[in-house]
Amino acid sequence: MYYETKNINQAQKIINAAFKCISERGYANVSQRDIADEAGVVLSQLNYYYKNKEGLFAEVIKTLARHYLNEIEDNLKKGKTEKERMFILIEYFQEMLRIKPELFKILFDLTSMSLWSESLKKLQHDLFNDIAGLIRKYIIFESNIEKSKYNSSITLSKVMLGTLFGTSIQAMLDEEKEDMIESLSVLKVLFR
Amino acid sequence: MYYETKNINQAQKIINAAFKCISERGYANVSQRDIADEAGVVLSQLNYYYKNKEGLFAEVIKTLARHYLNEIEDNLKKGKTEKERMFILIEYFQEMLRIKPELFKILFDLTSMSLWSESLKKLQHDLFNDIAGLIRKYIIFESNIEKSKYNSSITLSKVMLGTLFGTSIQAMLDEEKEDMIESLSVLKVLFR
DNA sequence: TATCAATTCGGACAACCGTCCAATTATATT
DNA sequence: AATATAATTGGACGGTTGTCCGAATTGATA
Repeated sequence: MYYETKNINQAQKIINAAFKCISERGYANVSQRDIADEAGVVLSQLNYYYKNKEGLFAEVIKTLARHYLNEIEDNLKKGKTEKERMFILIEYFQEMLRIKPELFKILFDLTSMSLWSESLKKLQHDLFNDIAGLIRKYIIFESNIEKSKYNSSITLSKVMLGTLFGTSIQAMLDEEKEDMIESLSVLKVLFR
Repeated sequence: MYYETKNINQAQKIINAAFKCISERGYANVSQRDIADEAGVVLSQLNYYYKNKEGLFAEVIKTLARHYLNEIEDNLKKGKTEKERMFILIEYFQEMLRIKPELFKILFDLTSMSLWSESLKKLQHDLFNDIAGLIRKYIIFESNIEKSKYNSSITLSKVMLGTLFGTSIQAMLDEEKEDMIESLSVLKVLFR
């Protein structure tokens, strides 16, 4: 129905505005008033749709997770072999770091924000788990890495995600991040 | 002189209190009043010694960097071979995650805080660079990893740090973090 | 002891924050 | 057309924030 899509749009406008504000200035430096202004909406609308600030931020995390999990999986599906899919994932991170660095900013920011709230922590934990799950599903590790009790495919998936994430952070801290981005290519030989 | 050491103590008390507050609740949830109370000091003392909030946080980062760079290097010096030193570093991270998880909380927190301030970003970037420098100095990568333009020893050092960092974050998000901590042992075979 | 700078103190200030609510308006249902 | 529900508005509220400043205290110097 019309009024429903209109409401969804209104609610979505708020999420989008929140996303923009947070990725530009960080969750700690953004007020609900900032988000309302950015969305072209009155302040009380935020509490109407999302109850309170934490509820709003939780929804931002959920939206972000949904969007990029789909995007990553869509990309992975294009690869024919495990090796090909690993390359796709690495290059996806590299491309994102180049053309959408604000995505990583908000990802890091929301992650550290989540450390201080049990409910948000669970959301963020699920996000990491789901991405690691994709890695495990589409990029199976065999070959050169010896098996032991420490490196099941699920463990390796998480460590690979950790490498991508931790290296990306360093890239974001770097004024000249291009070198750091390129160095992500090392993963291609590390996890093989 | 006496009054000087007293002042240093006063200033140091503030830093320590800031460290404690931030590692317990996150920089975004801590006010200067909280820190002053924790330090047993009057509010205006913070601005007297550190000018403003950012100045105080900058000093926290510097202190943290100094302390743990020394601690890490002291540990690395104990190892006799490159392989031994790599094990030491990995086990240092594992031990810290177990007995001092608040250290990682504040490390992640200050890192994401630094994304939104140019001056803090530089401090944090230096910290990462220095740790990577230690890795490069004490743990030289040769052996199984093929050389190319992408994996100089400095690049590998940063990626290894990224792996430690990114995997540690996932451990902090996990309610049962022990498995994640153990999986850091994979690094022993990954970077070899 | 008198002087002076460094430190400590208490409080003020204006600005901002998240939350809440009564009212108005829009939309759908009967 | 009348009614009920949902959405939107504007503003108020108590509380907290970072910053600043004048006065009091301390300790060293001469």
